[in-house]
Amino acid sequence: MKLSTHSTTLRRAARSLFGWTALRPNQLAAMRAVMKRRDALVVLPTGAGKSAIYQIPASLIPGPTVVISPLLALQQDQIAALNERQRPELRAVRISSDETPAQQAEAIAEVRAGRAEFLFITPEALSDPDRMAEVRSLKPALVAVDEAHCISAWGHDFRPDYLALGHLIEGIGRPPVVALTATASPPVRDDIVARLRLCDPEVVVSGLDRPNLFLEVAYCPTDDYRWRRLVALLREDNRPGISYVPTRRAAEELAQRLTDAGFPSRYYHGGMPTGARNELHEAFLADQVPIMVATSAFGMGIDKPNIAWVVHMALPDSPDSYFQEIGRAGRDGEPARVLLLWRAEDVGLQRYFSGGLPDPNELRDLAALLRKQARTRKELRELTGLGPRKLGQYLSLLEHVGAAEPRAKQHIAAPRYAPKPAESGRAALAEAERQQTVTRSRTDMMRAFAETTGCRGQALLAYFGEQMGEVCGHCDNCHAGTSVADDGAIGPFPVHSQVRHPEWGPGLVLSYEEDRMTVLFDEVGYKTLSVRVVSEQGLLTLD
DNA sequence: CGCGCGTTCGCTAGCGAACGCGCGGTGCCCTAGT
Repeated sequence: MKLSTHSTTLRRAARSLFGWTALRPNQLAAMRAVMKRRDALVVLPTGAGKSAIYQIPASLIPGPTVVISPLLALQQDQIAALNERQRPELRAVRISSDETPAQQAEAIAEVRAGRAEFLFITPEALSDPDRMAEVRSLKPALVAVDEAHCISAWGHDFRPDYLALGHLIEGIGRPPVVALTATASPPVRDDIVARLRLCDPEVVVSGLDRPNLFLEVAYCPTDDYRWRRLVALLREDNRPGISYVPTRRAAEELAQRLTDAGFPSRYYHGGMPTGARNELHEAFLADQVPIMVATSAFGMGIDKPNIAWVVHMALPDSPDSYFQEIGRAGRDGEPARVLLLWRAEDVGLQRYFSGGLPDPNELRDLAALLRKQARTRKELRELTGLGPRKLGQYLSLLEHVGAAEPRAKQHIAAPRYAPKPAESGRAALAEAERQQTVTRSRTDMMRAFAETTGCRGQALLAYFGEQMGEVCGHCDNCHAGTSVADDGAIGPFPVHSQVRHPEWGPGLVLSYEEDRMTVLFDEVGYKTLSVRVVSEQGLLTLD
């Protein structure tokens, strides 16, 4: 009875606040979980009304909602969209480095007085203890973590505060948490649940297939061939699109070359001033930039319905990134083209980006330092001579193996029963190796996707743990007739069964393709095995 | 890891091969000096 009450209330609020006459079943399921104060993990494509999943319940639940969101520009757009509705129960403010201390104090005051419902903040801003105490004093009733896949994608080295989010949320009183993202493979979902310390979350995952995207891959022996394929596509399709390149320089050069060839283009990458980036972003959304040549910096928050094509001028680092990037095409439902132009050489760059391994001696010395007394990051940088990036990576590794923990006032120290420094160093190095192996296995899967002669739609969805009964019918291999349906029954173990390998430990069967099977192992990531060898040698057992 | 550029080597003298080295993505935050 309580459930149906919530459903009615939610539908009524959706109508009154957003003018919607109906809610989709998975939207409603997630919202009801939020209303019941249950944690939730929501994986839905952008444009599927994902934000409403926390916004509508938030407007009904007494107490403010803290929204943790990774990019300031993205926050700006979300806040503007909420405030445009001119409804007090949807009013949003934020605290960030873009606001003066006075503005930040005003934002807090507005939430405290009940004049604002949503407080937007980044993990970095929340990790400041004074600010955390202030947010805690607002007694938030709900926390929404937007773009939650960033925890996995960025947490391990790039933005370490993402890893501490579970701890930060506890610091503001641990209200119920709803995590939202457009893409999350099974290990990424596990990572989000573990890092945010979600309790028995309601997991809502929608179908990932995008039938209006035509998936196409071309192996390019030379860079010149890549260029000719891109130009060929542009001649056929003059609607707007994005071309992804692996480096900043490539973005600038390709945009110039395209413009010279009569295809007016702009470039976008992380090395540009913020102002220029924002202007380009807006211009692209306003149909003033027909072709955007960009690094992976261009993407989050781009909700433009009429992107008609996405071309990758190199192999992305993982199917996770690839799916995120192609997912920006065809949001209006019109047919859109997705073309991957790759060379075997592209893998080298991704290996470089997957990073070098830490120095075991530096790890050991840092672990020893932490056992002596609590220090701030700044002190640790000065004492060890490590750069901020490297120090951040080392600290998160040591924390993972129980050799470091956050203390009061931004200090870090070893826990009381921490292992000996040499042992901590070894364990942290092993963890770094594991992370690198898993990261590289994702690149291997990206390459396997590029090289497959089977159905690409099926291959991509299998990676995300979704099984498609039939071939997708909207990829190059389906059109060429080389796709073979993966009915999940041809192999010795059913798809999604838990198996064990003597060396690699436990794993999850994801898919079969001809004589090969793909298994996701906890310790070594994605592996492709020969079904014949598995059967003959009894390599896998049901777990 | 692998590219691309610049320098040097080597040999019948101006040019090709070989070597070496730098470069390469994603964003918060705060603070000091104009």
